[in-house]
Amino acid sequence: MSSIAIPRVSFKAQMLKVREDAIIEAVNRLLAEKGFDAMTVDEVAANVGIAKASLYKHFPSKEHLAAAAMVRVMRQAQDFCAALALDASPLEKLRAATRWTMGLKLAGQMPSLPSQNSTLRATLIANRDYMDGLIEVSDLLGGWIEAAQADGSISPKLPAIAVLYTLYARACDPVLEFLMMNGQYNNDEIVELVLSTCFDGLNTR
Amino acid sequence: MSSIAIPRVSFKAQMLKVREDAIIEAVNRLLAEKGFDAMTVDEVAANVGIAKASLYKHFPSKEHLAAAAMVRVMRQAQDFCAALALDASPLEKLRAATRWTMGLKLAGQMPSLPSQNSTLRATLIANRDYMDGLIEVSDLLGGWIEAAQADGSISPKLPAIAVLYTLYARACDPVLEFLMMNGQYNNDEIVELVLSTCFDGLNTR
DNA sequence: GTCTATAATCAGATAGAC
DNA sequence: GTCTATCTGATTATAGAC
Repeated sequence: MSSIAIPRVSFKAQMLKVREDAIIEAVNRLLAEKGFDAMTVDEVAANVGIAKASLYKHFPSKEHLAAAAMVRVMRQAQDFCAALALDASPLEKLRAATRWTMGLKLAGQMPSLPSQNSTLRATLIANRDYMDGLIEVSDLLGGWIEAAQADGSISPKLPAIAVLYTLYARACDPVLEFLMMNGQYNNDEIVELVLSTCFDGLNTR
Repeated sequence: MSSIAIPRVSFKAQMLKVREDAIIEAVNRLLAEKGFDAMTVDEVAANVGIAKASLYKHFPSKEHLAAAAMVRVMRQAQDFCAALALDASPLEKLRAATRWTMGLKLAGQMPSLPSQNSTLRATLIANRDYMDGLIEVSDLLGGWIEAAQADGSISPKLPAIAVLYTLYARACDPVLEFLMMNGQYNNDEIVELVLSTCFDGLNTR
């Protein structure tokens, strides 16, 4: 036996991870572009450059492909939230997280899944990584919401759960696409516009 | 020839209309329940109680079925807007229209179509009735928005088009379903809650 | 116009060789 | 694990009798 430290992950395992990352990235892009229903497994395979049968060696179903993409964005969300300045106010953190979410969507990197599809829902709920991430992010945002309501920046009259849902919904807000198609505003302007309508409302202040 | 006035529409034509109304109602319900992709033509036929081939005698494609449902809701929207009190303020009219839209969705009567589907888009755009209705409603709402910005109730800083899109987006707001699934609020409470976050914003006023 | 029966196609998933 | 080739089922759409 050599005294050189044995690598924790074998070369083979690294290759596997690289391949799977490529798959998930393609899935993520296609889900953002066309949505779950319009995305075909053939497309995914073609985009990755491997055979469809090979895809199924990595992921057992189309639903699991989508779930893997969701796990990825959830991890990105966790990382973003964790990196927020500790001294920022709760409201600023909420705004930053929402801004990040909308930026992801405008960049064509936010997967869009049909909320009604029951088998897809089941696959997501059965996915430990996804659910853990979702709960962690929800707890984090929930804490900020309560703090923001306590310090008076977010309206204390609103149920915290309604605020949370409202922020999550910015991830699939069609107003973003509409304004993008409209053409008069760039992505940053669109984000600030929707952020303003979300937090400040349509009424004059 | 009898002196009795000849009916404008024949019995046969009336039967046709009744049948087509039944079809459109079924389509509308299924589109609201499951969305365009998950709705199958077989289901529609089964719900109406006729053979699928008969369906295709009335509407040449699945896309045309969806378009017919959209024409129907657009007409309902026109009727609702036209029936609004003339002396109501522009803001009150906008709020009433938004409330109506969300009520329709919570009642399971708002068809949901994938905005990315290009052939569906093409069918909708080619549909004169739909486009005319859409333009009429948009002009009406657009006028109210400008009036509300002029009288200071809606923020004049926001582009009118962004306000219009924001109101339209309430027709497919996932927050409504989330809060409904959540179970602590009834439909009226949900509508008022989302109406409040939409017009007043999340921030404390 | 309505029906039964069927065509035509597409997409998710798998068999089996290497 | 990757490939080619194929299966299987679902779904849109139509043929043709009545």
